[in-house]
Amino acid sequence: MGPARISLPTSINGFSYADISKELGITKASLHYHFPAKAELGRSLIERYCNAFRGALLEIESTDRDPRKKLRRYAGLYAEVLRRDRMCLCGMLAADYSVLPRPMQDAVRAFFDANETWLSSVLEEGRKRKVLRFRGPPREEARLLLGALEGAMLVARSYGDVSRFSSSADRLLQDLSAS
Amino acid sequence: MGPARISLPTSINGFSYADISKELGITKASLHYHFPAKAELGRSLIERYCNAFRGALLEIESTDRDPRKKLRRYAGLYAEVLRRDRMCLCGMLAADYSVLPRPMQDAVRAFFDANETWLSSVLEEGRKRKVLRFRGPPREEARLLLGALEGAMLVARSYGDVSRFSSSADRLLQDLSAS
DNA sequence: GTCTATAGGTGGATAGAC
DNA sequence: GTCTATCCACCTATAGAC
Repeated sequence: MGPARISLPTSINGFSYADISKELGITKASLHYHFPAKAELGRSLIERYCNAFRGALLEIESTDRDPRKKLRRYAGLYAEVLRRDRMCLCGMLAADYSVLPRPMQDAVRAFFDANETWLSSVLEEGRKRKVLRFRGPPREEARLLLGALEGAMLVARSYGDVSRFSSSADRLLQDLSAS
Repeated sequence: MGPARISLPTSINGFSYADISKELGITKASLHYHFPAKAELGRSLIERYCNAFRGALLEIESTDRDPRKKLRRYAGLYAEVLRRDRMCLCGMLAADYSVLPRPMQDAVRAFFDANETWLSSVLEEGRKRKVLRFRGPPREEARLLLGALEGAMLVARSYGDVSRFSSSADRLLQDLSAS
């Protein structure tokens, strides 16, 4: 009898059973008990990350009213990650999207969707309150923001230069401010 | 005696001696004759890609005068890659920047630098001719454009949706048009 | 649930024949 | 220059003892 699952191409995007099990202080085999296959382990990692991010967005929602401030804090989340010399997990995984197992692909998109939805609602609110100005549907502007911030983060990290990110983020938000 | 080189962590970002040698119709060992270590193989790949891209930029320079048109064609290069369901090589590699060998890191940054420089000169020209409008130094706007397009590409490919990229690109260029 | 041990595969890299 | 053969490290995944 053949194996029930086919092994994935080695080391999908830098994290492995060895890495994680060592960090948890257990063995690879034990980790396999909880997450039989890489696809599920990866999906769980992404969902964990996504939930933490959602938490941060809720925090922003509950402490700030001004849509402009919300966007500034949203960009601040990215800058914070960069400052620790790290990169958005989903931005990284998106680079290898085509070779990810389906469950991980779905989780990455769910992260993007969540960001897009949150941004859309903030943009819509800002437009209603006449503090933000942009053309077309909020969803399109949200997609522009999400992509632009992820990309700015990606490039800025290659230069180890947070200000490179902040400069782009500031320009984007400035363009949104109703004068 | 130990080995002269230390092996890199397996499979840096999806391309391998096996992949490339198969495509070339030779063996891995033969490929190692031309590129002893992965760092040099990777650097060569990136430089090849970078040169092809520079060629495309020169082509744009030599056939179009209007800076707005140049930018539209620049964004068109990205869209073309996306249409083939592919992604910018350097955008992909930037995601794993921190674990790339130095020669590959340098080559990735050289690609970004080249793009930034080209965009800067187009933006500056557009401002002089009063067909483009933006705040601050051209270099900063160029960085915003580069990051935003790379990021839009990254996200759009996760959805297999070119229009998602084009929509963001159009918005960016629209904002630059002097009204 | 956690462990040891191992299978089976792929990765980069080298030795040596031709 | 290209080949076969091999090495060692690491990967995902499983079997089976405790």
